[in-house]
Order: sequence, then C-alpha cells, then structure tokens
Amino acid sequence: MCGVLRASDAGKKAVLMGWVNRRRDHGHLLFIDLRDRTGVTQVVFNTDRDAAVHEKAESLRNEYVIAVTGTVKLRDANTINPNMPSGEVELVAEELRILNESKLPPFLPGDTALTHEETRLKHRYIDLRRDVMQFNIETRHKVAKAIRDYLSAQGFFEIETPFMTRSTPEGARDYLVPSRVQPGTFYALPQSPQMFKQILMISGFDKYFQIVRCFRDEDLRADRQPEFTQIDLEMSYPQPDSVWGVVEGFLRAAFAAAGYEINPPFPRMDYDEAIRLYGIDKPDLRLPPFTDVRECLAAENVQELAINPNLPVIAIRIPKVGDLSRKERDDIKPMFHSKGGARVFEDFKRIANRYAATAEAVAKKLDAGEGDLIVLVAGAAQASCGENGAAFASHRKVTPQELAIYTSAGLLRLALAQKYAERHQCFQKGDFRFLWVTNFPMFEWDEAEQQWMAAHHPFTSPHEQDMKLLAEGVEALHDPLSPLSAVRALAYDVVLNGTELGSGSIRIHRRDVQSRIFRALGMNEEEAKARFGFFLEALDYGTPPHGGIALGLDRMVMILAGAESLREVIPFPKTARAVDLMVDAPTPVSEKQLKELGIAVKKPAGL
RNA sequence: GGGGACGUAGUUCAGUUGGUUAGAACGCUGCCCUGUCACGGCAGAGGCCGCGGGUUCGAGUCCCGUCGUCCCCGCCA
Repeated sequence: MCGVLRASDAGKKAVLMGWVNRRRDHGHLLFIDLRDRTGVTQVVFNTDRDAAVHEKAESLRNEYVIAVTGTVKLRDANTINPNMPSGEVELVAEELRILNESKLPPFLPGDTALTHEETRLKHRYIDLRRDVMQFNIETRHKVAKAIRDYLSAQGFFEIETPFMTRSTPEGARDYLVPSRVQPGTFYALPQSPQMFKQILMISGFDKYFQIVRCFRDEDLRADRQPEFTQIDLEMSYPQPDSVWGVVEGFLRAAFAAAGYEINPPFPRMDYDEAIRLYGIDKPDLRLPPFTDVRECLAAENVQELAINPNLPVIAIRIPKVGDLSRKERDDIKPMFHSKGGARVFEDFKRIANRYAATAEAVAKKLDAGEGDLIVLVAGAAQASCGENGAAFASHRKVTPQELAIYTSAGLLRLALAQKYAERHQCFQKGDFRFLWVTNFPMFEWDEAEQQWMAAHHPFTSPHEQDMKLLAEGVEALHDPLSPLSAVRALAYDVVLNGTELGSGSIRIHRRDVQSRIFRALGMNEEEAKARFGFFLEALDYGTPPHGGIALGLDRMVMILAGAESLREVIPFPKTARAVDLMVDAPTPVSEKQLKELGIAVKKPAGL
C-alpha cells in the first residue's frame, strides 16, 4: 500500500509493491517514487547501507514492477515533502525484488502533459494507471455501491434482465446479435430493460432496481456512448412523489460517497415553465433565468427594431461578464441560431445609446448588476406567424412561435454561459443544482412525418385529467391542432446543472389505456400486437399501478469527477466512430462464422 | 448524413512568404553526482512531417483526395 504510510508508521518494517513512478539518481543515493492505486511513497537506496541492493536499484526504470522491503523512516525536517500525503516518511530499502520489467511506455502515468486521447485509448492500461483515472474509477465504484446499499436497505431487489432479447424497433437503433440455432433471426441488445422491469412489477417484485448496461446504436457525443450504464428502478403503487423520494435518497447517498453533501428535496418545475424561463427542458439553475421585458419596450421601439409585439422579448442575463469589446459583442451574433422567426439583439450598448429610457427599464427589471451581459431575443415583426398559432395557443401554454424564441434564446444562454464561464464564476466544482422537471407533453408533433409521436415512450401514463383530451384526440393523429397537443404525461426528468441525469414516468397499467395510446400513435391493434404482444398480454393479468425511472450512472460520475467526457469515467470506452481502439473492435469475422449464422455480408466497394 | 478543429521525434509542441542539414522541452541511452521529490550536470541516439496524388526548379508549408482523433448539428421513443 504505497500511499498509506504516515509519520505514525515510523520505525515499522514494511513491504511495498508497485510501479516505479519516477527515479531520481544521485549516484550513491537513489530515490524511487513507488506507486500503486493508493498513492506514492519515496523509497531510498543508499550505498552506505547496502551497496548490493543499491546496485540492483540502479537498473530500475519507469513502470518496472518491484517489491521493496525496508524500514519506514521519519524524514529529516528539511527533507519533508509537504506536497505528498506520505511526504513525512520514506522507506529505507533493505531488499529489492524486481517482479517485472517494462518496455518504455508511449507515455508515463506521471507525465504532467496529457497525451493525445488516441494514444491513451490504445494503451488504456497505462492511461488507467494515472491518478486521475484511478480516482474516477474509484468514484464510480463508490457511487454504485452507495446506490446498491441504499436501495437494498429500502427493500429493493436487484434483479437481472436479459441482454439477448427481442428487437422492438422504435426510437434508437438496436444492436443485433445473430442466432446460430435459428439462422436468419436476431436477438437485440436492450436499449433499456423497460418492458422487463414493468413485467417484474406484474410478477410481484414490487421494488426492483438494477445497475445495468444499455445499448443504443446511435452516433456518439462527449456525453453519449453506445453502451452505457443506467440505474434503473421500478416500483408498484407509486405516486411520482414516491419515486422522487427514492431517487433523492440514493442521490444523497451517492454524492455523500463521493464526498459531497446535497440537500433534497429538489425543486420542481413544470415543463412549460422550464421552457418559458430557460428555453430548454433541462435548465441549468446556476445562472439566472430569462426575463420577459416586452413591457419595457415602448411602441416606437417595437416598431423601429422590427420586433413582433405579440411575442415575448427575452432578456438573457449573464452575470459579471464585464465590459465586452466591440469584437466580442460582434462575436455573439454568430453564436445565435434562430429556430424560426427569432431575432437577436446582441449589442445592448447600442440599444442603450438609442433608447436610454428603455434600456434603463430593462436593466431595472432584470435587476442587472455592474458588468452583467444582457442580450435580447425577440420575434421578428415580419415572421410568418404559423396559421396554426392561435389554435395551438388554446391547447398549450407555449405556442410554437413563442417556443422558437424561447429555445433560440435558451441555446444562446448556454453558449454564452460556457464562453464566459471564467468570468461569471457560476460553474464552481461542487455546486450541484438539482431540479425535477415534470408534466411533460405526452406527444410531440413530428414535422417530417406530419403526425404526433410519443415524447417519452409509449408506456408512459397520461394525466388522469387529460384522459378526455386523449379520447378526443385519438383519431386526430395527423392533425397538428389535435387535442393530443395538450395531453400531459405523468413523466419527470431529474436534471443536474443542465444535464438530464434521468428520466421516468408513471406507466400505463390498464390495457384499454395502453391500446388507446398505441392508436393515438398510429399503431393499430395488429401492429401493436406484432411488436409488443407479449407485453400487452401480460397487462391483461392483473397489472398493478407502477412507475419508475432510469438515471445515467456514467453522467453522474462524470459530473462528480468534474470530467468533460464520459470516456474519462468509463474504463474502456469507444471513440466517436464507436471503435474500441485497444482491442480494435469491431472487426470482420471469418467466412466460417458467417456461414454458421447464415449471414452473407455485402462487401463495401473497394474491399 | 452535414459543419468545424486537429494530425511534425516515444510524448507535448514550434516550424516565418514555398527555399540549404526540420527544432525545443520532457522522455530515452551512457557517464558524473549522498537528500532529491517535475533533482541537477555533460554527452548521445531518436523523424515516411498520417497516407496517396498534384502544382512547382524546389512542398512539413499550397491544392485535391483519403485515413484517423476530437467537438457540434441531425440522430438518441
């Protein structure tokens, strides 16, 4: 245990085993920093004490694996190293065994500059020796263990569900596994154990959880891997509150395990409110929300700036950015991506010069301090007001035109917050702002398909009060004005600092409601049976009300570790092209294997 | 599928307007050094400038293609 020796161990005999982290050769005096996962301790080899051992130590090189027997010695006051936890002591070597030599690694775990990620991934076993990676993986273990312990104590059973299961094409693409026994047929790796955990509720395991791998064959991002780990749970007879309580409980335990105290319950916010205040369904609460400053603008302002008077005028405020140069102000405009009819007024100074009174009113309403950055986003006066606008408004609180402004402003808010993070200082490590976002819409309008789609998944229960709207809307799948637009789902997301940590819902437990939802999604009874027959059948046999949630473990650990990418908290991750650079997967397989599976591969041109 | 950034020594990087023999630091090898801890000193080795083609008297540098890594959009019920 190279990192655990302290002053209190002085005088003891010790055997340390580990890697040579660094070597400092002073001729007759040789220092080796010996490293294992607990840390580093200095070992001293001295010709005065034992010339033979010292000579053997001369041959040591970086990353050799050695065992050293010696005596723990308190260092002289002037040789104490306050920068390392074991810096008050050192091991005086009496015996050295070289357990294994090492080739010169492409990079050293103790290097200060970080090597290009491609090299790190190819030699991941060396990269994982770095103390940051050791810490991240340890954090991951502690978090997972805390969650297991907490949920077990709450009466949850951890139950495994199959990895080789049935493809139910909808949503993400499946990873497929060909069957040899039945050529031409395929298993699918689960995108989530959704239907299995619901069936476990039907089976009477009324509190289930699983820390489980999920698979989605979609393009990767810094926060998206093709295989990832979810904390999946489901319980019978819950209200949303009871699920939230469980999640808040295990998150408190998990964060405590990583050394952070958080204080549930978390605040809650309607989906519509999140859109209106933050322009996004996963608000980052560390920065101020929008303010609608339409009322601060005089009629002539609206006229001259070509602003649509019937739509909100959003003021984005980023605190303490300080004065921006002309160029910095000009740089804001390209960061703005209009989602349709939204315009940005990035130069508040110019507005202040032209309309002093208006600017003052806006600043006052925002309660803006000295140096706060203010950017306005409004609807363009001549923007084509969707002819459906008025009708939409009757169903939903936020119209599509308003949504365009809110989401455009929301994206700009995040981009500005990121860009000026060092100035506003609102992104401090250890500042965790959780939020429950609730009452999502049940359906989303798909412009391409010209129909309503499930916003969450088709097993999500609608609000009891909205069942009537559902009944009315069920035959109006292709009508953008359908009452379906106003149906709210008993769905909820847990959000942390602008990241969606998890998503869940109260499920449908009644077969008739489930059928109606499938019908509302344009699936007739036969189609529904073909895809989910086993599940629909199960619903017929006394299904208790149930609900649950799934949280991304990787994302949680990433935030706890202060990492920028999931790859920093996954031991063996994949690159943007879904390749494992260390084992070099995926690969072609032999003709023999393919033949057994009854698979013929169309070779890409050029091979 | 689309947009952007990058690719030079084992590693991190520099390389001017296209111009002689492509540099630095760390690491590596050898020698020296008894209190360093990112030890120090001296000497040395180490390069298909990602790959292929083109322009040019001349290409690390310009152009086209290609491969790889990263970031973003689409996508992720």
